[in-house]
Amino acid sequence: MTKEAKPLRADALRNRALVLEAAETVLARDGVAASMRAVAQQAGVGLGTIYRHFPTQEALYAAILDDRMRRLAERATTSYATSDAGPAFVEFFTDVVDNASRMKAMADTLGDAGVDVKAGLSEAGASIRSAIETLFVRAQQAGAVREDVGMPELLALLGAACMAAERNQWDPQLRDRTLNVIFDGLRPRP
Amino acid sequence: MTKEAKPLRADALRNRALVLEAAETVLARDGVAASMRAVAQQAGVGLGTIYRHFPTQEALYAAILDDRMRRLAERATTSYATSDAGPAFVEFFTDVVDNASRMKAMADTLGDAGVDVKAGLSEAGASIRSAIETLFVRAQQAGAVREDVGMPELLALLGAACMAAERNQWDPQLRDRTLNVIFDGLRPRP
Amino acid sequence: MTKEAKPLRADALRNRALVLEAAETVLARDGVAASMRAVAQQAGVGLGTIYRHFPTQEALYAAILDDRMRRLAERATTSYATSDAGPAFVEFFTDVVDNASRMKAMADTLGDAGVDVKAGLSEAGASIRSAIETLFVRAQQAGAVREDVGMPELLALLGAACMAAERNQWDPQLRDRTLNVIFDGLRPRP
Amino acid sequence: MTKEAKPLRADALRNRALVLEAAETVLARDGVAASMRAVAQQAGVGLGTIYRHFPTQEALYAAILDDRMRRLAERATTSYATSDAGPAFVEFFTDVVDNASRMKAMADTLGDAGVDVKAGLSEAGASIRSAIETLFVRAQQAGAVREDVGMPELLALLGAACMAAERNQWDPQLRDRTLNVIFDGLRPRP
DNA sequence: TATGAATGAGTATTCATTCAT
DNA sequence: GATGAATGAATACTCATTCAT
Repeated sequence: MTKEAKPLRADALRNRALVLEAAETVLARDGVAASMRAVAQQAGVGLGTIYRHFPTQEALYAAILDDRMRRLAERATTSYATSDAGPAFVEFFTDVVDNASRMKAMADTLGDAGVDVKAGLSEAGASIRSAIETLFVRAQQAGAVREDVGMPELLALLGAACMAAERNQWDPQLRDRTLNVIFDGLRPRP
Repeated sequence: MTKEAKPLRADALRNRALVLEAAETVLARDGVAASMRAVAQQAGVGLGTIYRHFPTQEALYAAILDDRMRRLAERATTSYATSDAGPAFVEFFTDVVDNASRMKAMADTLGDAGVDVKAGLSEAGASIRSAIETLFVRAQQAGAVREDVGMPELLALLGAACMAAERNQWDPQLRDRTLNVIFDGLRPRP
Repeated sequence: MTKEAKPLRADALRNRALVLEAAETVLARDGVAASMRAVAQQAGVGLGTIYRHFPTQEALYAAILDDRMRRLAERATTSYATSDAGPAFVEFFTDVVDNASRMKAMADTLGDAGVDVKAGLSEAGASIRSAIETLFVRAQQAGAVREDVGMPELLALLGAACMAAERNQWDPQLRDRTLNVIFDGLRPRP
Repeated sequence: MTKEAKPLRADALRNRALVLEAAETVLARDGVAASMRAVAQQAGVGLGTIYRHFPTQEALYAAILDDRMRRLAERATTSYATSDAGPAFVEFFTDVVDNASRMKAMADTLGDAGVDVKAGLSEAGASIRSAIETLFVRAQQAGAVREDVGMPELLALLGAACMAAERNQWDPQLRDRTLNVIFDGLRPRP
């Protein structure tokens, strides 16, 4: 349980992290034009080192997605602590969108790269999906969200807001006004 | 009126249209991986023919965008005829998003290529913007849309939905369920 | 004798000349990058018209060479009138070099284009060659030029001087000082 | 001294040399029609290998020019050792022209490409110019060359001979017969 | 007859991936 | 393990030439 199949050496583990971080940076900077060589330079490692950790470019991109999902899931889980389910859900949703511009070009660039986003989701995505779902269902049970809205729509709305916020650089006011429309749409009809 | 700048031969005009259509198809199929050769094959013309009509790949993509904008603006204008302002607005909004889902990766590619998408849009874009505003205001006046929602939020929502639909390839059912939440959010509260 | 095999119509003849002139201009301007399309535009005729008169690009280039040869031959023949053979030869040689910069990029560009210069010479080149030879031999017979120098060297020297004069823009003083070395080298040793 | 900027692996260095040599061969064979692919095949390396060493075709050609200049300068300097100044000068002049005849179309291509050939030459070119001047002045002091001929004419003659030799592919015999005329012209008159 | 639209082979260049050092 | 040199398939684009209008 505590022992992994591959107890990577400390430096190897560090290199893996270096590459992942570099890849995010390069992806954000260069978009679809990002190249493995650029990632290697940004990470300060050799090209071969990347391939030691990620067999293909697609695997590297999938790992980035996985990494992001993991962080998102953590954030969601943390929100469980909040007592009131409705505000917890709204807060998490807003939080994610607000931070979207830091998660530069995520699904955006990854989608372009031909990565099967849905496949990527199935791994770490399962956990984040369930974390979000927990928040969502709790909000529904608390009567803060309509019962006839499902996870697919929710994720679609969340993704849409994130992409647009990042790409079009929504200012806080526009973000709030826009999300309010969505939250209103999610609220139960009297 | 009778004197055009370039009266363009009938077959040339036909080929231009063929190429545009083929490019849309290939772009939808291959995303950023779309190649000029693939477009030529899809169109059933030689590579050179594409370059006769569009000097660069970027120019071809910009032409598609322009074409689509033009058609969208036409559709918006046509919607004016619909007697009921509310449904006209909903129908048009849906139409635009539906359209976007087939524009996979195009705006991205253009963005990466350094093309100022907004600049490209400014021509046809100005007309489509005003067409949207007309539909929107009419819907508000008809009591189908809340008065406290402005064009900025509307465009943010439309943009977000378009991006997500395009990137994540929303199927018609997901699109409808998602847009329904937004439309509900836009509806006046009792 | 007076009746040619192809009594070209007046306009066709004019087009042929237009194309030739345009080709010289374009060749001088664009060097190896010269294209048939550019020639057509410069001439103000359609692409097809060029191909009506010259079956291939090489044929066009050969025609230019031919044209220039013809003009050179005329110039040489005119020099026959000069009474003194030695000065006539020197004058012609200098004259040709002096005017080389007007015959922009001749063998230079043509050579690049893959035209077989020697083949081109065999047609109209024969006449110019004989005209130059006449001047040369007369100068040798008059004792103004060494007997042990042949036409090949002479043409090599003439060509070299022309190319260098044109490319490096020899000023009159440099031209004279340089040609004087050559003329000295051609003079009989005492 | 012991610390180089790029210690370049042994095989990489070998490939660089292979490519340079192959490029010279192909350039001599195909002139402007030379292609990067042909160079790769001639060198027996992959296309990418050429681009690893020379970022563009132009850079490759410039490297050849530089390489040749360097070797020429060396040869000139080596000629100093020759006891007899006159023959040393003649030998070097011939050597340069001989070399030029194998440079078919290169300077041209460079010129067309917008490269300032003189600028490219300025590095290695400065040294070769001074090497030539040394040989020339020594020959004059030894009484093998006229005192009233200056460097400008000398360079003009050398340049002219190089261009013509390169363009018209002088064979060794023609080269010798032509240069003999020039050498005679440079010899002091009794 | 003149035109220029169409063609496609050919060119330089990039970049994911492999493998010798 | 790490490195970066080598590879070559793939891409955008050009241009001589043909042929329908």
